Amino acid sequence: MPKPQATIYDIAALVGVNASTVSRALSRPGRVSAATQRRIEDAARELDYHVNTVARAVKTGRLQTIGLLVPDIAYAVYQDILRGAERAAREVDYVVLVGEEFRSAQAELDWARRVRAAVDGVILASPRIPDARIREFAGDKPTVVVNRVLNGVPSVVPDVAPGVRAAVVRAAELGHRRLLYIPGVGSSWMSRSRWDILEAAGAEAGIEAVSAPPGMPSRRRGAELADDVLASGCSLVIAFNDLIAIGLLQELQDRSVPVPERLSIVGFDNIRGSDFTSPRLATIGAPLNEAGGQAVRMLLARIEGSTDRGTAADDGGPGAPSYGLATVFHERGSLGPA
Amino acid sequence: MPKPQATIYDIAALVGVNASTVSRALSRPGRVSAATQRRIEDAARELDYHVNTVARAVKTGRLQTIGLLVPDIAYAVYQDILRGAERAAREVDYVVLVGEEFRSAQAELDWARRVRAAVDGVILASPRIPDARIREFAGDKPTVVVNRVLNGVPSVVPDVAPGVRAAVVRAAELGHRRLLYIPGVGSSWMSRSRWDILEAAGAEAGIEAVSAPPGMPSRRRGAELADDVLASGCSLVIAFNDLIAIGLLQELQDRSVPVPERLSIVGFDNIRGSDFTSPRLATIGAPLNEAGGQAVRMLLARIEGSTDRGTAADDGGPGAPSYGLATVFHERGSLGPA
DNA sequence: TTGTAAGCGTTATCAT
DNA sequence: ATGATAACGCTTACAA
Repeated sequence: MPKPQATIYDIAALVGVNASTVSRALSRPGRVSAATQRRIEDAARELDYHVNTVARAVKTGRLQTIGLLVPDIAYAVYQDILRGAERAAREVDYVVLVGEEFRSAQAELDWARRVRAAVDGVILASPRIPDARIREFAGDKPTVVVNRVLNGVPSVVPDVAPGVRAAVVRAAELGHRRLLYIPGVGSSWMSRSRWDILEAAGAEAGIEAVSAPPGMPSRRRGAELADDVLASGCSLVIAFNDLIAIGLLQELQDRSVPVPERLSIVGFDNIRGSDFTSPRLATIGAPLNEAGGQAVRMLLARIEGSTDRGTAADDGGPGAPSYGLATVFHERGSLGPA
Repeated sequence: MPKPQATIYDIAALVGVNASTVSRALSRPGRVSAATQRRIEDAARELDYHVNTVARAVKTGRLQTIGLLVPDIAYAVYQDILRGAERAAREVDYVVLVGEEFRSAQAELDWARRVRAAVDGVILASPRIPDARIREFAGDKPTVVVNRVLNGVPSVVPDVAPGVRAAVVRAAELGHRRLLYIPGVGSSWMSRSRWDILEAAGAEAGIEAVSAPPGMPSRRRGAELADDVLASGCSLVIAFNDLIAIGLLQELQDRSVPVPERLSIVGFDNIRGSDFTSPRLATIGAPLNEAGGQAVRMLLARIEGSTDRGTAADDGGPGAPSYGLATVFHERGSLGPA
């Protein structure tokens, strides 16, 4: 039986002032005499008063809440983003509404719309929602995208190049001359982006890069590709993500194909568990909790901006800010001499 | 520049009825004539109307939001709980506020208090908050605890026995006669609980169980215990969680101590990545997303109950409902003959 | 069936 | 410095 919370009227009655005075004293201290301020604070403590953020939000339009949509909380990348976002939010007394694992782009959009009225802004991490819908949504509610670039909407994306370049250079040193890329799903912006950078970095370092056909980014797929990989004549495989890489690595191990002696394997994302394998999986990852925090800060700026109308620094146009995060190559046992 | 959302007044104006009629039509259809119902729905669609849940909540006291506190979203157990909870919540049009990775019990309690006014109820998953504080909080706000039993507060806990018994029986079949348990932190209710069951199941199956001293449940700790484990004269180690088990397994591997030939290892929790190791880690886990969903359903019942005052089925007393979830033993390569 | 009006707890704009 | 009062958008008796 939850007991009713105390309101500013209860305090007002106890202290003998008007409710509006209580509100002033409690929201932005300094607008009220030191004496009443003290008495009000004492009364608040005595009654165990806590501001009703919902009632406040009706008036102010601010619930101090942000929405965060992630495709899959079981994948380390999104755990990091959530962690970074939640931490950054808590620092400024915001809380985070999480939506996870949606069946379709439509389900994602439904969720975003469902929470729209209950949040001050939304962070969309690698959503499947089409560009146009996101832009539309961003027009209604401050929005930041993560892991995806989208003209007109501010975004936080990893800068894939540094990590890839480091990995490729190291591979060249180890004598690799031909590498095979295993992509993710064909429509993935991120998969394409990784391939482009990989090819370019390979050319620079004197490594020829070839690509397998696109497909699901799962362990199962990695395992299924084992034959093709061995027949490819490549000494190095770089997979779109760690799951594929781990699936391949385990399959080879089950067949007693030595890694990295016969084949070197490198993944992407540095997921938790990528170093549970033996040999431990070499991988290219970005500090994604940094990304989560950065996304929150960009969103907050937008939220502030949307009040001082006209003062906002950016208009969400094509030049919308984008924050790049350098990826890092984690050299581990699954990469060895060619 | 977010544009203002349409309100029921906009619809009312467009259709030419009173706002209250719109409210009736949109909240619980049937209280209004079929004709106006249609016109109102059309207008709503045209104006892209979405109910302002915040404004509604001021009146009804229901935000259709629940709070979920987890210690660590990087750990698979809590991912499962979050997933199950979010899914169950979404089914009934609720959304989930997540708090994660708190520095201290105090920080956890602060978070719970912070969200109190913005949620209809709270799920606390293995919180560090002391019993008394949880009970206090549960008096103010519908609350369900997960992974912990606490007189007076409804809870969802895994039933450790079935999984442990299955593992121990199998171990006995494989010839093991002495097993070493590596506990978690001394104050952990869950660690103690696992040990108690383990000891009992061992006695039944003719396996003597001994325990190492308590400590951090980390990979590092597992690695550090390698010497003690090898010197213990046990042929089987059961660790409080998978991280410890994986740390130990990897350390042994680095030393070329064969697993499971020289030593069998079993973990707890069946975390994602527990089968990335080689050999794959045998482990005892519970269907925790089931737990998340169940917690939501119990919470919802409580939330409903707290309105029909006096009608509530349970009083939160010592007999508060508790839902047990059977654990399962996942037999994998790290368990072999003694 | 529909309209009127009060009120949810807060903040903000007036006066005083 | 403080009080009275009008919103905020919605729900809900109560009237009509």
